Amino acid sequence: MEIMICHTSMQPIYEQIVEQIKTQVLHGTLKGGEALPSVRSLAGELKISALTVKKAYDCLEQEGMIVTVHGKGSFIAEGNLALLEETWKKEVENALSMAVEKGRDYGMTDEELRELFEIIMEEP
Amino acid sequence: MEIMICHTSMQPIYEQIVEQIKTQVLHGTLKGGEALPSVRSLAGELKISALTVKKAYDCLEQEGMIVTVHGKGSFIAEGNLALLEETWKKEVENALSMAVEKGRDYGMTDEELRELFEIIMEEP
Amino acid sequence: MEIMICHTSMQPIYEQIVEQIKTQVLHGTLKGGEALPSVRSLAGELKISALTVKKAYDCLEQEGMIVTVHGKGSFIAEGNLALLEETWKKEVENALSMAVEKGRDYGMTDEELRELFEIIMEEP
Amino acid sequence: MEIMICHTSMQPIYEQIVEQIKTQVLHGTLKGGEALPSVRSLAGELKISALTVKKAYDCLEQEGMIVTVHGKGSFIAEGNLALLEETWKKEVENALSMAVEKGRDYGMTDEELRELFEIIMEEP
DNA sequence: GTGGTCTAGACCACT
DNA sequence: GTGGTCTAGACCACC
Repeated sequence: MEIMICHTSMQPIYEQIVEQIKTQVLHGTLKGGEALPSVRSLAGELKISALTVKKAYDCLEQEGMIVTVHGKGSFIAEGNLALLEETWKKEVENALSMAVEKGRDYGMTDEELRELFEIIMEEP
Repeated sequence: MEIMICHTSMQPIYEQIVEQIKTQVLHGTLKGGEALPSVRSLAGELKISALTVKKAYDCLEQEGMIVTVHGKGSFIAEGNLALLEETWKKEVENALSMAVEKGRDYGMTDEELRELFEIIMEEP
Repeated sequence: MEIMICHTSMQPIYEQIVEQIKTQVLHGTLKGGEALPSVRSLAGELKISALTVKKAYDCLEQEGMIVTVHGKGSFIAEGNLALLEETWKKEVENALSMAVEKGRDYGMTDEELRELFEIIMEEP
Repeated sequence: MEIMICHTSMQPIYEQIVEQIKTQVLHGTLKGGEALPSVRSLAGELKISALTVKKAYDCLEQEGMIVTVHGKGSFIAEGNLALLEETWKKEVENALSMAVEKGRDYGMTDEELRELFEIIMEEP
């Protein structure tokens, strides 16, 4: 499994791990039933504390994304893909919504906001 | 001056104050040269520590938004409106950009993103 | 008497007044026995608090630069010119000394310091 | 790390800390990437409040001198040495410039100023 | 009255 | 363990 973490990011490391695993499940890189690396091996690989990895796995388990079996390891949960899509979509919607609100707060007209949006869509 | 703070927000109180004052300057509610409430009086009004208000004022001064004169008080700086607008616009652009990136990361097509954007624009 | 004050300077207003009066005595613009404007008239002229002017006059009196006669006003003290020169010279020496120390702290060689000094001497 | 503070100085304690850390970086005593003592440990060592140390670290971070990582500590930033040297040099120049101006204000001739400068250079 | 600094605690999140 | 934030006091200098 490929995880990239950034120590200088404002985002906590454990959240970076959570997001990347979620993204990989969404993309199908990780599939239901598949085993995740052990807490200690991933911690060793990323050169971070095992507690940090543990916290990430705990978050994922709490959300029902993974299942941890004592003494065997952690595995991607089966069949939650629809749910995951839903929450992810909600997140995108929220992010977009807050950006629009910020723009309106600043005084931008709908015209200007749409223009800016199109520029961003066509750019990268 | 009207400031509303939320003690349960994840955003630090001092940042909430900073943002709201910036917004009011941008909206023209606060104009150049105008006096801000004293650290102590605003703290009393909001029922928070004076140090928290001071930290907010320190941030604003550091950004050149306000000028503080020892023994007299703090005042909105003159003529930085254009600069403020620029930085604010950049913030909106960034927020929008990150939302779009998040959507693409999730696998949304440009079509779907545009659709979602339009729904948000017409909603509130 | 001509006094110019700067409200945005880091230097307290009362000190600005003290320094300018000292300078004028040194330059001979103000002579021994000459009357200073009353606290309230100078305060009115400069549009500052009378307490601030009072504090400046108090400092000057404490240093023996002026003499205040109750009910009559404040006057430049006689014959202190030599003393004033001495203290002023000391101040210049201190300022120069601290600048040199700062330069050495930074790691400048005597060579470099002398060079910089000459550039400054020939500049303005 | 060696920090000496003076409680009776007019200079705020947090500024004393800022200056001394800057000086040590400039001298190479502290190198890029090196860890600073934790806020609490330095506070304990110097017998001052942790908030005072934190304010010093905040100033340094704001200037880009150090990088603070949540939950890990503060570290000397890499590669800003050239920038630091430049600003430091400017400070020396300013200090020297103001000393010269003060001397001229007092009426010293260039001759006298040069003489005084040489005495100071050869003294300590 | 004002801001500038400092203290000695506290709670939280991150590692 | 670490830093980030906040509190409720205090003293000082300046206006």
